[in-house]
Amino acid sequence: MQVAPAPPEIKADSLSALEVESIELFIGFFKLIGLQKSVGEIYGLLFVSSRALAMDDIMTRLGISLGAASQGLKVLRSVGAVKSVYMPGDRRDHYVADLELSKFATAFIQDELKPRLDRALERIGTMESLASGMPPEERATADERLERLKHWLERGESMLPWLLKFLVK
Amino acid sequence: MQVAPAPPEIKADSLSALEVESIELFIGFFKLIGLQKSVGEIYGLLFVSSRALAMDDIMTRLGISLGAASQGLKVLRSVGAVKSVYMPGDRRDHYVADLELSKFATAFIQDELKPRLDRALERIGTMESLASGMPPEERATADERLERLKHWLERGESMLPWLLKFLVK
DNA sequence: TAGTTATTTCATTTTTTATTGAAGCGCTTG
DNA sequence: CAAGCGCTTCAATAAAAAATGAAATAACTA
Repeated sequence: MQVAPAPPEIKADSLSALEVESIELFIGFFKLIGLQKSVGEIYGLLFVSSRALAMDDIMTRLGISLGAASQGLKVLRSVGAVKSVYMPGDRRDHYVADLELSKFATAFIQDELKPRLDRALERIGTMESLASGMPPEERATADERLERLKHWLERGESMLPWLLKFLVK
Repeated sequence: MQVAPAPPEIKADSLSALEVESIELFIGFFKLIGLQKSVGEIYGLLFVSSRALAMDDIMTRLGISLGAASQGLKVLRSVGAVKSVYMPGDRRDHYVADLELSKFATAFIQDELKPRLDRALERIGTMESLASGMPPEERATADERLERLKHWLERGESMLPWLLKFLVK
């Protein structure tokens, strides 16, 4: 016996096709730089909105919880992707998308990529010391590989300032 | 009353300090490009190994399961990060790390970054059509923002070939 | 300042992702 | 060609990450 398909969940307040496209685009884009779905949803919604939205507009339109909205906006503020604008006669904060897309890439490079490269180069220092107390054969292998890795990482690091400049335009 | 600390888990076959550093380095590095912990562990172990290791060496040294080792090696083979070498008199495959580090970055750019940029540009096309049927005021907002986003993504895309060339050296 | 509304925080729950290991496939070899 | 071994697969389980919402806090206002 066939079970009847669940009734299509009533969306809090249904989104336009344009909004859906924008939201999906930014969910995908943000995931790439390690940001969660709800963050992408919020930005995607704000990106195509011609007016500033309050937190409960966002909750209602997207059907997400209070906590997710609050935390998502916090993240977006922290990377400068969103700013709040004053709305006369309304106590609530209202948010608009900052259109300077390069900020995300910049934040990612500075907060994720750069620190990891630095940490990796530190580790290589440690590994070089450790390798120096090994039997000659193994040591030769280790030294060669560490040297190679170090070169590559330094090369990567040297590219970051250029990359930043390119992205910021 | 104080609970006694759990006895430090006996590692299958304990790893050297050098191996631990290498493993941690690559776990961190691989996570950045979306590869899971076990993949980083395997590569990290192979990277500092002066001889080729069989799958069960890897399992034993790292204390991971058969399945994880098999799947991890599959991923590493697929991005060309590892290759198998012939060991006379042994039926098992033996693996060594491929030291061409740029392969990871290349695989990431081609398999993750490029397709996502392409998909995003497609979506913008869709969104432009959708926006064209909106009231003038909203339409102006949408058009401006879409134009901006498109420019930025095209710029990003145009950078990829250069980036690839730089990384491959 | 008391009351009200907006927002943040965080312990709990849900969802998603990664790992495990037993079943089974295919090569090798005795 | 049967038995053993190495490896892959995948359903079940465990671990990690994200979302929820009630309680605490902060900000306004009457």
